[in-house]
Parts: sequence; structure tokens; C-alpha cells
Amino acid sequence: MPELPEAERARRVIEERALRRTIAAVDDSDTYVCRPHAPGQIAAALVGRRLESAHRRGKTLWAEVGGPVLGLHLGMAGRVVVDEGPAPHGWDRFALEFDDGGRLALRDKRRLGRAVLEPDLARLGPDAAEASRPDFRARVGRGAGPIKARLLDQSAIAGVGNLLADESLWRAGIDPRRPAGELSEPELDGLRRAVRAATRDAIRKGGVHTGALIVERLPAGRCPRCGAALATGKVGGRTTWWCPREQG
DNA sequence: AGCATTGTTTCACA
DNA sequence: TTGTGAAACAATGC
Repeated sequence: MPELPEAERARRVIEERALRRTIAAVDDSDTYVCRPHAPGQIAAALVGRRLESAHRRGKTLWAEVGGPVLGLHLGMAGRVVVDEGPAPHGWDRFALEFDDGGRLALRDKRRLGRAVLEPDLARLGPDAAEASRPDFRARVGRGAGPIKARLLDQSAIAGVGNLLADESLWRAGIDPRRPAGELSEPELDGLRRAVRAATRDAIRKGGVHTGALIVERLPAGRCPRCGAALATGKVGGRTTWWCPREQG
């Protein structure tokens, strides 16, 4: 369920366990996940190089290797594993093998993750957990679309996915259907605070599915604060849960 | 069987 | 120009 918190945990795994190791071989044979690269193309760019640093903005990860930049995206179901044996069913869609015998893999049942050279970061807004207050107001608090759709727009701010959006709006007490441009500055500041807190909590607890609202949703969820029956519907094209009493 | 799903991209359309 | 909704992508789970 990768959103910003899962991506950050993946970044830390790379940082803590894979840096300064030399790439001896690369499996880039899955041309769907490694799109648009031909088999062997990523390998040719990386073999012999050393992982130097691991970075993240929103849900996009990248690693410096002293040459071309290696970009990784977890997609809908991906995660990064280090020094684990190959997954069954070919779920390791991309892998680095180190000269010390270890390996780093993008493990992804659904194949919607990506491994690319020179990832395009230009289309991403500032990281959702780091956007300044003025930045957040200007980028998120505009437009006629629902505020939830705005939060999910990675070019506005990067990193918020479907579950983190619901959790943040619930914490801030804001109806996900309200037009983004109609939120007041105090509401936007409160939403920014909620996004940061929800993100921080999710990183610490292990992922977005640990959110207070998220764990209560199914089967007939009630608001963790007031006990009202949660409302559900489609907002911004995505299944959405909110408290009809507190999120006005 | 049919529906859902954590993400992204593209498209037709208003 | 903005925004929306749906479809596509792949694979799994209920």
C-alpha cells in the first residue's frame, strides 16, 4: 500500500543497508517494470558502480551511483528488500546483485512499480511532509475540484495517496468534497499540520494502513472520535471515507 | 463470477 | 484552461 510513508521506509532500508556496496549484476529483464528501457540497458549503466546515497520526494525514490541516477517507484504493491533470497512467483521485478553476494530487489506482486534511469522529478510538487506553509496554501488551496483530489495531485504536493488523504482530512475536520479554493487559510494550515502528523505517525507505525480512520473503515466503520457512522463515496474518482458529523 | 484494490498515465469530453 | 470521469496497466484478494 505504498504512499509517502512506505516510500520513506524503503528509502531508509536502502540507506541503512545498501549504501557503499558495489553493483556486480543487474536483473532488468522485466521490460514492463523497467519501461522504457530495453533489457540490459539499466544493467549496462549500473554494473561496477557503487550506491552512494538514497533520496525520496513524494512516492518517488532515487539513488546516486556516481553516474546515471537510478529511480524506483513502488507502484501499487511494491517494496524494497535487501539481502533476501529471490521471491517466489518471480515477484522480484528488478534486482541489483552486489559483489559481496547480497542483493537489493524491487518486490512487487502487481508489476505496477517502476525502475528507471534518470527519473523525471520535474512533474512532482514539493514533498508533502516538507512543503512550507505558504507553499502549501498556494498549491493545495486553489481550484474548483474537491480538496481531496487536490491532495492526491502529485504535481501540487507529492506523496499523499488515497488512504493518507482520507486520514489527513479526517484529522483536520475537513469535508473531502469541498472545493479546494474555498478553504480558508487557517483550514489550509490545519490541513498541512494534519498531513505532516499523519505522515509522521504512519512512518513510525509502519504504514498508511495504521491510520486511526483507516483501521476503522470496514466493515461498518465508526468515527474513532465521535462514534458517528462513517460516510463513504467516490471523491476524485477514489473510494473515500469520512465522518459526516465532524468533517463539515 | 464479479467486484474491489494501496498508483500513474492517458484520453474523451464538458 | 480546468476539471472530471473512465479506462488502461497487472495481479491479487474477497
